[in-house]
Amino acid sequence: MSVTESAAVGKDVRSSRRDPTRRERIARAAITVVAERGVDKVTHRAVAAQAGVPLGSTTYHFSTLDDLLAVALQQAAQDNVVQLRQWAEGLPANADLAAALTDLVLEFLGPERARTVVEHELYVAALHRPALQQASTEWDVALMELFTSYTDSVTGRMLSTVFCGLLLQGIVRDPIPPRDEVEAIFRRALRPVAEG
Amino acid sequence: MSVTESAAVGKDVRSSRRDPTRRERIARAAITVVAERGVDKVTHRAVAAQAGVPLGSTTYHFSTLDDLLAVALQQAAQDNVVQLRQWAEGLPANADLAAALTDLVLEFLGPERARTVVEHELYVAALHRPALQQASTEWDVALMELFTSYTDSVTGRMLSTVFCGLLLQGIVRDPIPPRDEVEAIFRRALRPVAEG
DNA sequence: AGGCCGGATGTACATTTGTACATCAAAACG
DNA sequence: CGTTTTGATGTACAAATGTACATCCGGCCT
Repeated sequence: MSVTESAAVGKDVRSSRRDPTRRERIARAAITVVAERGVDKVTHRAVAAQAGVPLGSTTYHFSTLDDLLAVALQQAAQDNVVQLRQWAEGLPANADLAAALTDLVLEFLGPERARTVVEHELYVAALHRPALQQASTEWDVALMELFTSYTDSVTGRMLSTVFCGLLLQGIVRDPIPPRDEVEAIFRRALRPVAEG
Repeated sequence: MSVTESAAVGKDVRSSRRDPTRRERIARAAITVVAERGVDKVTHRAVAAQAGVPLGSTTYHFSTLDDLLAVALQQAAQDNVVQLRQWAEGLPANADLAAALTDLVLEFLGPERARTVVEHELYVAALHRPALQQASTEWDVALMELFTSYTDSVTGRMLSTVFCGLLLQGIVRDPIPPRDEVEAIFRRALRPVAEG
């Protein structure tokens, strides 16, 4: 993923006078900076370096730094929702829900850790930036609707809460929690009504 | 021997030479700044203004700004843990756990919102500051142990996760979730084994 | 071809920030 | 009462940052 690293790319990208991907590339670079260094390290210069574009380009495509951050984080949140839905589509209807959710949590804490970090930076950034509240809420709603579609309203809500909690608790832990522990929590939360 | 308490010195000598509360007051001011404006707005000048001390005082009592932030957030986390334990002590042993947990969540989202905001700022700040990892982990452990003491290991872990998730999801929502919704989630998570 | 047009860029600048440090003043000590 | 000691403060300064804007350059119209 980190092919387009900092420093000037040797390629002649600037040849394309009108580059419609320019704006998006800058936004993605901002997301990378957030993932690697945190929201408070997002500066015009850091983003420009990450994107391999001149400083003026960041101020040209985004009126202010807050705009840039807002657009970037909103895009990241939407990407996360899309990824979430794709996961849901690939899930067999009769799958073991607890096991599947465990897989998802471990994926978010492992291979997709960067994404998860950004999502949580977004969450907290939204605490003091009303413009970001909607974006972080969308994530919650998406989770809730997704899990509800496999169970019921209350259970879906509860699962989305457990999911959020596991990500928050797991993202700072090192190493990440073992699979058994995560799965046990889901199984306990989904404890079936005993038969008989 | 603090003998020389000569006449006029019974008054407030805060501006006086030795003020052992100075350092702590600065740290508390930093916590206030975090709560009101976010981690990225913590500057020497902002903290000094909040604490009502001169700029030089912040650089004198803390070698670096990261130190100041770390000390402040660690103290905030410890305070939170203390508050949590106090809540536990005041809880009757035969209390309705779901209802009690709901009360606690609503207290953290309402009257104690500032504290909760700081706790989450700490969480995310720790993602890129190893020095803070322990402080945020302590909160998790405290939660887990506390809830475990009322149930069992797995259930306690699960409850702490639900609790974290509810705080995270609720802290950005406006208005905060209704009591029924929170309680329903706890009751669903604690669903009893049906008696047959 | 030649002159315009507007997107893109490099640079300059005021502001903010972290931090060092010379200086001060009150207590400790003789 | 003078000297020292040491916590505390005000100030200065270099670095970083957000942003404005003059300038450039490749396409486009005539």
